[in-house]
Amino acid sequence: MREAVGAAAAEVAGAEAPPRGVALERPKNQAHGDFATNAAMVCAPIARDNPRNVADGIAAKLADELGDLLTSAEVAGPGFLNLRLSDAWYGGALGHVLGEDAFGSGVAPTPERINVEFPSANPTGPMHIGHGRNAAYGDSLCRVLKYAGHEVSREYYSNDFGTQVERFGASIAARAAGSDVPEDGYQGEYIDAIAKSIPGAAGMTAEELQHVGVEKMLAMIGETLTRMGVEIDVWFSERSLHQDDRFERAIETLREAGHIYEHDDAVWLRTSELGDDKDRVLRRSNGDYTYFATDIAYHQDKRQRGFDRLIDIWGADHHGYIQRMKAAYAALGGDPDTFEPVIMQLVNLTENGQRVQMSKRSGEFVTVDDLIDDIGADALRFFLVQRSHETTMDLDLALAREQSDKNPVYYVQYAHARINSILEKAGIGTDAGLPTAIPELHESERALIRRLIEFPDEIAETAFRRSPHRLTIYGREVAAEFSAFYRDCKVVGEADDVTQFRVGLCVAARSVLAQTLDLLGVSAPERM
RNA sequence: GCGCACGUAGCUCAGUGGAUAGAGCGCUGCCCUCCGAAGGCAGAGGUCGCAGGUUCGAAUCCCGCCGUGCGCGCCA
Repeated sequence: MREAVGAAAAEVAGAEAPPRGVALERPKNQAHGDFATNAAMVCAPIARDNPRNVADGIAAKLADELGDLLTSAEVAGPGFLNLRLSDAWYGGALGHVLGEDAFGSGVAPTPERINVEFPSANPTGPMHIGHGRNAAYGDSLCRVLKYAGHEVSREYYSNDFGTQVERFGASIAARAAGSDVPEDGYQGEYIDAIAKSIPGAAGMTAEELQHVGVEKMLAMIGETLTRMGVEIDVWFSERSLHQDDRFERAIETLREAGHIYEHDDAVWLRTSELGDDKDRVLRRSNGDYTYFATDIAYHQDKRQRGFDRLIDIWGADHHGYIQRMKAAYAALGGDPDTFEPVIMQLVNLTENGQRVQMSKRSGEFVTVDDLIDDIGADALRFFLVQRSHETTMDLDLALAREQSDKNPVYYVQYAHARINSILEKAGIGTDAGLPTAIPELHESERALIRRLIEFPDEIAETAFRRSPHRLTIYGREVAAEFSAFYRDCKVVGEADDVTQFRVGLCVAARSVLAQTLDLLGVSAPERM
């Protein structure tokens, strides 16, 4: 269909390929046909004719090419071309959905090897809601990228080196000794729990406790991620960079490339020449390297592992870090376009309109585990990925808890379970295929088919824009379209060809819904 | 002060330069002798922050202003 319109547009414009900007879209208003195209308005300047004449030309060519698959093509408004398609075309479209193994997969124009780093919560405490959003987003993005045809590696960067984990170890040591944690330590009750869970903790040094504590903390975070349905492929230790010469080599690379200079006893990276506001310190005058320096070594390591693209998913408070890291990446010899930091905005956790405290230091925070216990992993993931990652969002705990049965996630899952139930009742083989003669269709059937065949475009767009939240909307739309079909069309007990066609439609809808839910990391129950 | 985001229905938020700007929640009123009512139907509710510009056409792109958030360290 799209090709036919493109070809007709190209011909009228006298060009080889369809001009940029030609779009085939689903009109919101049913009076505007099954599909509409702006092709004539785009081509008019090229063809040096007014849009309505151009539209007439395209319409004639389409009628020629599509034959009886096309019912009508009318020119409307400033030059829109409104197209109506026959039931035979709809039958063919549904057959196409059913005929593919993994409908909508492999749509990425150029498959890449992509490393996605998230949520990289510090191993000094449990995951809170911000990490939860990061994980829900990151994992769904990975699933979509993979489905679209990319090769994906999920990587967790553990900050198990430096000041923060030292304070963490000191805090455990203090609790193990029965004294108060230091002023700059971690206050949460979980520190107590960790201290108690380590046999002989009282006799261990802060450094030993730090290592054991980090190990325990990472295991806990891994368990939380598993409960969320997130499986990390690579757990990367910051400390490991310092255990061989990888750190020194990365710095040496920068030095050889001439990006480093010394000033005031410190070592600087000339990031200002690569898009940053000012130069940044790599080694302080006291001899210590900065966190930035280690991060550069980490990204050099990732780069050398042969990925086509690195995606880092960072919290909102890191957006000031983007320019300097891109500059460093370029200084290492990387193409800045293949390094893609994505910023996750904040989640404001509220309860009865009141802001819930999330400070790790004070220990008063709601953990992801608490939330899963409260509202379930499905609802949590759906909620967290429902909003665009670039929007600050509110999550009202009381609402999520008390009204969980009105959560949109149940609406989509319900449609899936209901289709399943209908297919069981129909009792005929779900792989029977469509009847050879397509029965006359109800408008709800056409609407549902139109929605289902959007799926590949939806996947491509979601992957390209790194916006998995689109799929929560798409899933609701499919569910709503199915509900309309369910209202208008009986499946069981109709004439053989009608039932057979509708069973096929149900199978297709179920498979698209199940796939959509899976990409969101949400279960697709057969019964609820 | 500088930089980066964000201002869309009562609330939370979608919206790819296209036709009459949408969804969920909340509100009002209906629908189960009917394959699942966790559902459906109808309704009320909008100066898309303000003011200019770009063009056949702007919530969308550009400039300015107002508001909110975040970041501006030889911290991590």
